Amino acid sequence: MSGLTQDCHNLLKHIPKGKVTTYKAVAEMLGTKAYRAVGNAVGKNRDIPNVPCHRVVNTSGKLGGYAFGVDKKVDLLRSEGLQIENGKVADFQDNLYLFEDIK
DNA sequence: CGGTTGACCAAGT
DNA sequence: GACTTGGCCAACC
Repeated sequence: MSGLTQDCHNLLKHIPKGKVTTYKAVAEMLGTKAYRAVGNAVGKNRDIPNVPCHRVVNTSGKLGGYAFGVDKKVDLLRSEGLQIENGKVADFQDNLYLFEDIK
């Protein structure tokens, strides 16, 4: 254990419902600059459904992608109270979770 | 074990 | 504002 992937997943599980985070926020939180490692770790997502990867979006507010399909990701986020517009999270910065309560 | 790829980001051109 | 380059980590071939 003790890998970037595990920490990444651990943080994702701490994301409250109705909130989203960015790959950058996770990477910075983990103390690394490898945003790609996070994207890869979450992207490959070996821990589904252990990790709610649908709450992770890129810094542009776009959903990026989803192992089950972006359409599913949109549906999940909408079910959590978020609004998705044109494949992007509406007011995502307002609902952005920066793990300020952790560490 | 080395090179490529990937749901990325930021800065430079 | 669009495209290119460099950089990082982990998994796959």
